[in-house]
Amino acid sequence: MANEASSVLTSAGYLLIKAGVHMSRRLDEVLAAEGLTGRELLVLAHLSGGDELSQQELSRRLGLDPTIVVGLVDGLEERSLVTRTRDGADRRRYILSLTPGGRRLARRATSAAATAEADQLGALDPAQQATLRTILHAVMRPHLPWLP
Amino acid sequence: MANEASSVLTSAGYLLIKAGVHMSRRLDEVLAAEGLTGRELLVLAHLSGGDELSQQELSRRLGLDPTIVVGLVDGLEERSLVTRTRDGADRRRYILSLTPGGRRLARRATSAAATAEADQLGALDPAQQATLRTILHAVMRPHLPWLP
DNA sequence: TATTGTTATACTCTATAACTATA
DNA sequence: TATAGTTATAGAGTATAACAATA
Repeated sequence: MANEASSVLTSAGYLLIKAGVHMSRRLDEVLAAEGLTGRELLVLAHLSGGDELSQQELSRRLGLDPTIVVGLVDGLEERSLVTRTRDGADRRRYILSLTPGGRRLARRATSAAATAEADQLGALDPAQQATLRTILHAVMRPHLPWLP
Repeated sequence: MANEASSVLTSAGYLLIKAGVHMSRRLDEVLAAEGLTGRELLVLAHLSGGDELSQQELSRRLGLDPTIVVGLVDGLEERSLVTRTRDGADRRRYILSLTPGGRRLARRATSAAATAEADQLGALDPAQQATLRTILHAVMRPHLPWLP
């Protein structure tokens, strides 16, 4: 099986990588109109879930080095979208929260992201889109333990 | 719809991006044992298809800047996996070809890549894997015009 | 001693501009 | 004048190491 090297180009794995890159680019384009990057929207999305997250926990969820999260949160804090509050129980930690403005922007940007997604998946009928989501959820669930 | 920002985290778009990154990392890990990167395997895969490709055409197919393809082909040529031949009809172009050794390595690496893919998609039954491939093909077909 | 957040720094990856040779 | 390939270089993005504050 898979003896001809060109089979790589029609494999699910390759198509998955390519589709991911395309979706990522499209998402960043659409979010640029809101003044956000895809990564920044992910921070807002994680904070809107209700859990009290520290930067360490956030870096684990995002799969990013903690040193990168510093600058990421810096940028959001400067724009008054996110706040850092010292954790009383462990004063080394910050607890990250959304400001009301951050919550508003998160809603707008989420809507824009949904548009980009629908745009990108436009070739699929609704049933196929649901199937794709279900399958990807099954694939990624083990690697994203905080998923519902 | 999509009013709660945390819905981003369970959207098909986000899962697609994450799954793509995971697959890409896993692929590079597995291919490292063959002394190849994922990108290098893609070059070999495109050249094994039979079309006579120039570096420009290759850069379009890979979605990479032509200046990056220079170094990519350099590395494969140094290892005698690929050859550059001047196109007689247009002496500005190189025609890229696989050497026998390049073809052999492409087969081995393709097999390794298939293993990585099966590994990553292990949570899916065969029917779901086929469905995923079909759906991704439909999504990406317009952006990858050289696909069969 | 270990952990959270931080800074500085070095490294990798990428794109831009400018060049050559051919058309 | 435009295109294929090349080089040099600057910019962005990343990880590594070392630090202060706290546990």
